[in-house]
Amino acid sequence: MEHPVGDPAFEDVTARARIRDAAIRLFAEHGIDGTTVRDITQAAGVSPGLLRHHFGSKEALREACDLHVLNRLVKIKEELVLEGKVASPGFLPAVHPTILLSYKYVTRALLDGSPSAAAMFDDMVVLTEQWISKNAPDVTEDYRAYAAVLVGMQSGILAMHDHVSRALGVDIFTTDGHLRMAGALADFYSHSLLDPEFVAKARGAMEPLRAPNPPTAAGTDPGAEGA
Amino acid sequence: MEHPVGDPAFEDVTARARIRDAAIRLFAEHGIDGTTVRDITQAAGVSPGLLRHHFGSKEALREACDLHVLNRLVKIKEELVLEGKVASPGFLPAVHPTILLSYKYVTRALLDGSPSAAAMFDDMVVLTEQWISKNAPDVTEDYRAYAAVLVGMQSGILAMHDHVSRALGVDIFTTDGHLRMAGALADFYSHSLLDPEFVAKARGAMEPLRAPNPPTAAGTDPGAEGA
DNA sequence: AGCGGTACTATACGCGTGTATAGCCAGCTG
DNA sequence: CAGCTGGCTATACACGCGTATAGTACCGCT
Repeated sequence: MEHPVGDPAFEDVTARARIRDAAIRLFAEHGIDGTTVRDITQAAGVSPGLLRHHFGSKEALREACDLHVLNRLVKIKEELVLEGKVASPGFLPAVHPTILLSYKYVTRALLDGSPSAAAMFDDMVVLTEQWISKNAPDVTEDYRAYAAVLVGMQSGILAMHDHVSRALGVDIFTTDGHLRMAGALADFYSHSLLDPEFVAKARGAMEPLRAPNPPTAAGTDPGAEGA
Repeated sequence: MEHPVGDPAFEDVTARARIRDAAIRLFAEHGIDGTTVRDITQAAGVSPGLLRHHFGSKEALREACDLHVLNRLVKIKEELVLEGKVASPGFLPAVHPTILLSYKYVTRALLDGSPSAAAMFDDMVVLTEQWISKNAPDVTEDYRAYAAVLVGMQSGILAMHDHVSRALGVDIFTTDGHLRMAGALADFYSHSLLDPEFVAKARGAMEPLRAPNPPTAAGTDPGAEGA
């Protein structure tokens, strides 16, 4: 393309970059379907036609945003890992506050079915699986499920940001809110919540229900609603 | 007009109930905005005008669906609690498979901003907070955040069902898939994943980055004494 | 100066959406 | 039977959407 992507100072003034950044912000906030091209172009201060001129379509713009955010994320993470500045990923936003928007965007992208975000999710599952088998091999016998659950919860709690923020009284996509959430998350990771014996007992009791035929439509639809 | 096949007892239910049930299924699958009234009425085998006749508007239909699902959920839970059939909520779908659709619906409702679902979320946070302070008072110093995180993760992992299911190779909204996920979840709840000392150290290192005003909820700011 | 191309705007088209309206038909009631 | 009520359909309206197209201003090049 005509635009040198490597020069951030130049790109930031470009209308193309303004459209992309506005789209990232609006997509992160309201999702793909909840954002119109007119919303984006108005936020960027340009006409709707220019979006098509630069990106071709809304879907192509979305892919461009996906790539931009994902690249920014890996760049920041690489940079911080190299500098050894951060001890735990949960506290990362304290060092790099701008990453919160990227988190929000990726979370929405996961919900909106973005292939790029899904690929990132899969990568994180694999990485987590490897980490568990190496660093905490005794926590489970099902590494795959454990890793999937772990990554799913990590991203899922961000998907529930509205409700978690309401319960906390502070937006978890601000530095303060995110830190408070990360603190509870750290407690969660470092302390056992349930008694292993109790869990094992419950699991054993429920096991016979798995293999045999589950109850059919016998208990279906208790509310026939004749009103 | 031809009826969609595969739906048992299709004729037995009133058109109003068919519309509601079709809406619940489609809302759970594609969300509110991803479902058109024509989709619903076609799935219910009626004309679009009938939806308006019975429910007034799409929004009113959504509220009716919210109430119906939520009532069904509390009814099932009460029933099972009374019968003492279930040891852990995670294994509940093994006993009552039809609850999985309700789970899926409520999860989507949370993402779509349903007030009823949000109220349910808040209730669960309060209940969880009370449970923690009574049954596991030592896992954290910030009960509120811990409870919010717990409920947020529980619902959030369901919000990420597409990705978790893909990682597991099985749909977590089937009985088998849900049981596998619940198993990993049980492991997660009953074993400590991180070393508490390491977490405390990381928390202390990050503490100076926090903004001047610490949260003022239950108890003192966790890790405030860290260096 | 003249030319070509690119950034950008104004405007419109086609479509799908939620919603509104008019009318049909069965069943009950007098 | 006549008349009315309510479940139900067919059709249309107004609007917002993504997208397409025609046209304009500006900049570098020869």
